[in-house]
Amino acid sequence: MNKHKIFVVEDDRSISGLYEIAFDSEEFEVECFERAEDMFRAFEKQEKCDIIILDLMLPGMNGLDALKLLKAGESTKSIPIIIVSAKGDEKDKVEGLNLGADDYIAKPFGMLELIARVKANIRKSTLAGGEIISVGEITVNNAEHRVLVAGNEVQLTLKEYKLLKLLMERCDNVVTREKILTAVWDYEYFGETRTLDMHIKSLRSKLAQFTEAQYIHTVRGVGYKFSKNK
Amino acid sequence: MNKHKIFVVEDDRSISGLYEIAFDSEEFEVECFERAEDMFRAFEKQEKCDIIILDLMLPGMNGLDALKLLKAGESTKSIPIIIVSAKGDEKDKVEGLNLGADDYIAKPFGMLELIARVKANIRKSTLAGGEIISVGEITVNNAEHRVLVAGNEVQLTLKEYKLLKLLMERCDNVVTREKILTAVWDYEYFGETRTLDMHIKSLRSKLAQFTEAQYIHTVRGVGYKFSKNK
DNA sequence: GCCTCCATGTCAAAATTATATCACAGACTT
DNA sequence: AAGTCTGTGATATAATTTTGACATGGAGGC
Repeated sequence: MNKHKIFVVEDDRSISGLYEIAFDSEEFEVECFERAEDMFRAFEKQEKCDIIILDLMLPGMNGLDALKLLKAGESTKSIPIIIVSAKGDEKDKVEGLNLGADDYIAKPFGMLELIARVKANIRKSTLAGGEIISVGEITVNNAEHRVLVAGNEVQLTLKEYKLLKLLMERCDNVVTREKILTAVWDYEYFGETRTLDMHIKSLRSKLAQFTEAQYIHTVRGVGYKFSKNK
Repeated sequence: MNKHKIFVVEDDRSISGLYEIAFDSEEFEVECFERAEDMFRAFEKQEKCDIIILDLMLPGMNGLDALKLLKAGESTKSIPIIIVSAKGDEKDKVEGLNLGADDYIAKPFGMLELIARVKANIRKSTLAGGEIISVGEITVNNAEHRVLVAGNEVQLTLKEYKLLKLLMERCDNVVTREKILTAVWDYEYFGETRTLDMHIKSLRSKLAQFTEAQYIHTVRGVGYKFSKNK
């Protein structure tokens, strides 16, 4: 297992410093932000993390609003979030958990407790996160690297597989050509190329062997979308 | 390998009927209970199962309480449990996983996904078991360090043996080249090397002495997979 | 409705890459 | 020394990916 990336949103430098010390190990990597806005900027740059520690008392954007935004975003909604606030601030705690935070910890807290909670939440999310993605009659089993369409195994090449997995992970959302190219290929340039269309075509035709339904939809001018409904 | 017994706790008859259809095969046998209490009664009668599919919305005993009980019982604590609940019931999901459930699936779900999850969890639990790994006609006896193919002993060299064992432990799952190299050799560097292919080749040809079937499949761009099916 | 533009779709050949195979050499065992 | 076991390049083979030329078809302007 590779390093777990932790995003910390905390304006008090002396505290975020503590986090960095606490999680300075083989197992974790910390990135601190003073404001929630900075974190969202990081997400826009396609940065990823395994868990977020979010202080609710923040300058700028309110912590609970940040939480709402995180849970609303397709790519961020499944990241576990631990909210942090001053002791006794029962209202924030309850509201935060209601908004979808996964855990709560009150200041002041012991580092050991925090580490334990972080580990527990990461374990949970990876456990349930599932090696299996399923939409309609299509199932991708990532552990086995197999794809079933209405029960029939379909042989996909590596790129086709990555492409399908990406689209299904973002199911119902349009994925930009650009995003696809960055994720599946590592293109830094997006010059005219028919490569992507090519793979979409072969993916479609392989899926069509066993299903009538159209799963991969073209969104003209933007990209592609995977969805079981027309 | 004998039939895997699945206990299903589900009060909705139309759904438990689906389970029976989905798992009606050589590989599985299903027993349905409408209430958790009925399942415990079965356990009291010394009935056994390999996995439990537990709906959390139940009449009578609460699903989470049943889960606690199962995890508390000496004879039931190690049975993998997949919990089922309505989509978006995030709280139950998290709590269930905290209480020791092994996997989670949201209603409504596709049968293929369910089957895949059941298989994955059964595999996980049997893996932990013993000194003897057996898939199809191939058996690795780790205690004696011997390998049988369709009853015939095959002489393997050390690397071949480690390689085979690794692949069989992860049976049906793709193992990355990288992982193999780390596990069998202790490469930290993964430059171009034909060493692995070499050993795969000799392993294949040794197995082929006594069986027609292909057990070691290459997954181009990823690694290798051991599996008795195609 | 018709036309044009431009993003996509399609095709087959060509290029690239991953894996398989071979032959051999050093290291170790017996 | 003869016999394994292992690792390494060179080379072969097979599979996948890319590309460029060309076709198609949707959206807006007329």
